[in-house]
Amino acid sequence: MNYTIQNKNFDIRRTFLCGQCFRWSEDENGAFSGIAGGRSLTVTQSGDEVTLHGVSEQDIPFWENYFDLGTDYSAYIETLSADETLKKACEFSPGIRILRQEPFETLISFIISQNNNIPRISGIIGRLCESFGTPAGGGYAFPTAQQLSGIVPEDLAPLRAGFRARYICDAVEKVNSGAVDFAEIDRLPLAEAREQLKTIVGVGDKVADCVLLFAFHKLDAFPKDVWVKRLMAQFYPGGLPECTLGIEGIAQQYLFDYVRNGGGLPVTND
DNA sequence: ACCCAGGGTAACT
DNA sequence: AGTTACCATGGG
Repeated sequence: MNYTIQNKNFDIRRTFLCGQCFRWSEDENGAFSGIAGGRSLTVTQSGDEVTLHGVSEQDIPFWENYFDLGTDYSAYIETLSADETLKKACEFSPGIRILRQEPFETLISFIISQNNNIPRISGIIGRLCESFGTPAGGGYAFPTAQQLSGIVPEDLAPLRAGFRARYICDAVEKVNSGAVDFAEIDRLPLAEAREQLKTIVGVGDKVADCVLLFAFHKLDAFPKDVWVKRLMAQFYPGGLPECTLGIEGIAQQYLFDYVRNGGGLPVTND
């Protein structure tokens, strides 16, 4: 069946292309196809109406959770608009949503993302899925930690992940052994959850915060990549404004898309 | 050939 | 605590 959602704060293009996920691709008509949670899906949008194509009745709750449809983003925008720069960022992309992605997929994806560019990140992840994932809807699901158990860096050579291969292996090992426990991370406050993720070789503050925001939906996580560091220096040299307190991650995503894709940051030659 | 890419680590000061 | 070379790979 097709399932249509009406929501003025749901822009599939901005949500999929704002750098939080790597497995959704756009065709020439603007339809997005991807696989999450082992489920294949095509999504289209016309105005405020988003349609999920070919979903089964029992999978609808999964997608409603994935797209965070239980959250009112207009309330976030109203709060953040107390700051002028954030107001502009929210006006640029009022339809961005923070997806609720799977922890293991998000962890591995952002390990791969370090010192890397988005097209190549997507390529490495795609080859990882084709090599180790379960077939799903014409593509391949992201492999589980169990499916990857026992791998060594040489097994990942076809991915061309470079120095990140051994980081992936360490993450797989720690997830499978329980040294990194997603259920516990979900319960822990930000700082403690971050420290547990950072026990994985190749996971630092930035990768950990991406996982905590994009998988565990910890909205006080504030991943600082090169773009965010740049915009912080430009707009907030004294720190984030008070209106972001507790929802720093939401603010981060509006700002990131604004400076990356909306030209919100003046051109510099530093 | 040189630069950069949603960084992290180890080895310095 | 703050700085720096290095890490593999691919695309501009």
